[in-house]
Amino acid sequence: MSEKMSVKERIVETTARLFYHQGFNNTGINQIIAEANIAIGSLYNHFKSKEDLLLNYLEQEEITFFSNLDLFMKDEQKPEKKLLKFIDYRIQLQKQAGYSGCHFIKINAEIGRENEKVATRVINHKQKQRDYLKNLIQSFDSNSNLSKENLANIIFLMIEGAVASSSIKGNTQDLEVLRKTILELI
Amino acid sequence: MSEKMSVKERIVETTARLFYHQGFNNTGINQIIAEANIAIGSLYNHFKSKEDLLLNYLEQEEITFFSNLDLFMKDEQKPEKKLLKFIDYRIQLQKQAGYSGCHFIKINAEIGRENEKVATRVINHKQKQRDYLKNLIQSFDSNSNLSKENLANIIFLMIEGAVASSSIKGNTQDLEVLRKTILELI
DNA sequence: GTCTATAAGGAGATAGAC
DNA sequence: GTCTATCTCCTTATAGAC
Repeated sequence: MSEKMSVKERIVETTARLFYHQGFNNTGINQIIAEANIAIGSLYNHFKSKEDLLLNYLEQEEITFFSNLDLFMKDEQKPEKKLLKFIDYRIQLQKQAGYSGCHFIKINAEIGRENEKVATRVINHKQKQRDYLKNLIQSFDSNSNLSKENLANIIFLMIEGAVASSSIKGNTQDLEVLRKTILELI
Repeated sequence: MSEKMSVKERIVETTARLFYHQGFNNTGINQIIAEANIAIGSLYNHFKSKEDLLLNYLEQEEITFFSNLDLFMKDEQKPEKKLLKFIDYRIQLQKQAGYSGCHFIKINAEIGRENEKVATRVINHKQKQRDYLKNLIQSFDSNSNLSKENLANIIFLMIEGAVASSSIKGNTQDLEVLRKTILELI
């Protein structure tokens, strides 16, 4: 971690890394301050609780996911290729992340829907992905009898399943199979 | 919990309930012994560690999942109806579980692939579900250009995504949409 | 704003009585 | 086999010096 990062930036970076790769419940405040190389008083100066750290983490991941997606997609115009490129994006993310799955599914699996703020952020993130796919698929020529909305939902679910499988198996095999066959389904 | 259950049965029942609904890392030994109404010495007489409890939990869930599936399917012969019934099974499980998702995906999300024994049990469970679907789809008349194996994998991934979505949204909406449209895809 | 020291309670696990 | 008492370490969070 760069020495030039501010205390707050080091907290945010370390928290994100540990919550994602090691789990929220399995990551202690003490480990965060040790790896961020800061004092515990500084952490509680910037964030009022561990839950506050979690909510900030989810907000940042939400922003990062879609801004990086826009960058990844920016030079592609053809709808068919954009759909493949969306899958490429999730393949790339999994490879970079050491096949650790989806940030939001992991948090949902760990803490369920009991915390309303967390549950809302997870639902909203997944709905945004669905809407992104729906918009993309609207401009398709499709042979399917299914509605575009129905198709978008089905495709979204396949990708979600393939990302979950990526975390289980430690590879992107299912995402790649999906990429090869998805255009035949729609 | 029945007073007639043995100490070991009460440990197993309580552990399964808490690990599933509350999470592995979020469930302490002290809570298990309190809710099972046993002494901590008794727990460590039957299981040598918390990891041992976890491995036993996954083994039991594996057995329960497929034996209950066989019971659920036993009177249905037509492949098309069996496929729908497989989805019905997962809908029923989610409704009974208060939409808490898949036991194995949750554990993978919580502790990753670092523990080899746990990782193997998760992989094997998911592979068994895939094989079950593959066998079922082999006997289909399909209009699709995709291979039966490819179709089985795609369908498996859709169901997995819909179960994950069930846990996020607290309903079975995606599983039900999937049930309605799946026969048109194959 | 960042730091150290510490509170108050919970974690997993063991020893040894009965 | 089941129990109580206890060990050691770690958890989140706060107080108050600089």
